[in-house]
Amino acid sequence: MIDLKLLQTDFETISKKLQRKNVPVVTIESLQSKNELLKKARSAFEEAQATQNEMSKLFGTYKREGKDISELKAKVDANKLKINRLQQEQREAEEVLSSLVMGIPNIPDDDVPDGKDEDDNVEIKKVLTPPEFTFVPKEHWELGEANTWIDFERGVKLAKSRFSVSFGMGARMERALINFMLDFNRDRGFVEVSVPELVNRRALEGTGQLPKFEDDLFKIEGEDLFLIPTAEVPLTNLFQDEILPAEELPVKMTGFTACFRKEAGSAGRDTRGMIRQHQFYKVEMVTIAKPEQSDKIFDEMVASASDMLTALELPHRQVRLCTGDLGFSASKTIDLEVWLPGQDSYREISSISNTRDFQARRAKIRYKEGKKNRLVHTLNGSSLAVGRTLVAIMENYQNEDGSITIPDVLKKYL
RNA sequence: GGACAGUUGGCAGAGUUGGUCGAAUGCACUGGUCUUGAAAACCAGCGAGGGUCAAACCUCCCAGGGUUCGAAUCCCUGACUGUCCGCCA
Repeated sequence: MIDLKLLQTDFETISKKLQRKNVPVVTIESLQSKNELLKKARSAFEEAQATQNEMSKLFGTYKREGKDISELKAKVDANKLKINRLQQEQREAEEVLSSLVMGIPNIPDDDVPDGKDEDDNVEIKKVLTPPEFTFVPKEHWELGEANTWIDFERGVKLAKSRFSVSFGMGARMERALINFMLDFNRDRGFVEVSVPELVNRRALEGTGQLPKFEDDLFKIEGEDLFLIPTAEVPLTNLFQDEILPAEELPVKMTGFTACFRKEAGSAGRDTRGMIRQHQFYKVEMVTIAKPEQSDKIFDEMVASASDMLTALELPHRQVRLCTGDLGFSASKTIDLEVWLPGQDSYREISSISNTRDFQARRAKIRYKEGKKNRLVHTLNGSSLAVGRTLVAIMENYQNEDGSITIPDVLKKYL
């Protein structure tokens, strides 16, 4: 949630920044006027309440002293009607504002480039050079099936399209990757956390998936529970409604979970293979930080995920997302794209975001600085998407006979 | 899933014949006195959100509704926790 006070103090600046995220000016203006409306409604209501409280106290005194209360009672009753009306108005104003503001995305950082979609993202740097093949490299689904690592048809049989099954070395590689990733993150100071893969509405509102993106989520019928689309949701919401001691920050966490996404709106994209599945494994990093720490930590998280790819000897590049590709909650994001020789292109394998206080305000995550309670900054990033890492390994480590060489760093995990 | 019990400030724990209770007390924490330093002792402060230059003021005693001039206190619904039973990896 954006800070509505900013809109009050510096409407022009904030308005311009939000327009970069395609928020219409009318919406921003409406946001401000609805906020003004709420403030007026609230102060009118509170004033009437103060009067009522005062009269109620008098009421007690009169009764104790045996005074006549009929006149007072009449005044109190009249005021009560007024209160009910004002309360109703206040509630309506609250609801209108809240439903509006919950759908407003985060304000992008100034260094986020303008752009329409992923084509306008800006490459920061390449790491490692894509390998030269003396043969035509195959795509991962071909390699996966030839080596009986991945079975796409049987995944469909068990569930539906965009589900797959890993067999033998394929399944073992997944497990090895998960262990490798968690150990790698732990060495960099991230505490390993194991969390629920079902969360309630409140948690999803806290991190920004709801109310706007319900169509992307799998919901449990008859329950206030959803399958998580990323471990970012439970890991960040661990601290919802809490006030953390300043000296405990930053809290750096890593966790491995399955992730579930409906991929609504992705019809026809990556229909083949395991790039885009309804269920996939991911190792995630989440950091809860003081505002003044967050930029440095963001860089560290990018470096960490990038180093992980380097350790796996996977060529990749770092890309700065443009405004059009930036997620709802992020104020800035850097994607890591891994080289896929079979596809002859770089594909997203990690996404690291700083949401600043956007999620913290929604989830009410604060810390105590002296006597003041301040909102924390929350950051999240994948390190890495396991399925896509396996894809990258298959394609980059393939041999002419179709076999796949095991990366050195994974050998001790197999 | 069935039966009963409970849900109060960081923790513990009063308050349930409705009024001056945002809430006793203890611990923890912060500042001060004392001390070479520490401990102990003593003094003071110490929940959150909104609002304000600062106040005043408003809200919050699990959540939502109701009764009442007035509710932490009474009534209803829900969530959660505990215990016993059932079931189970």
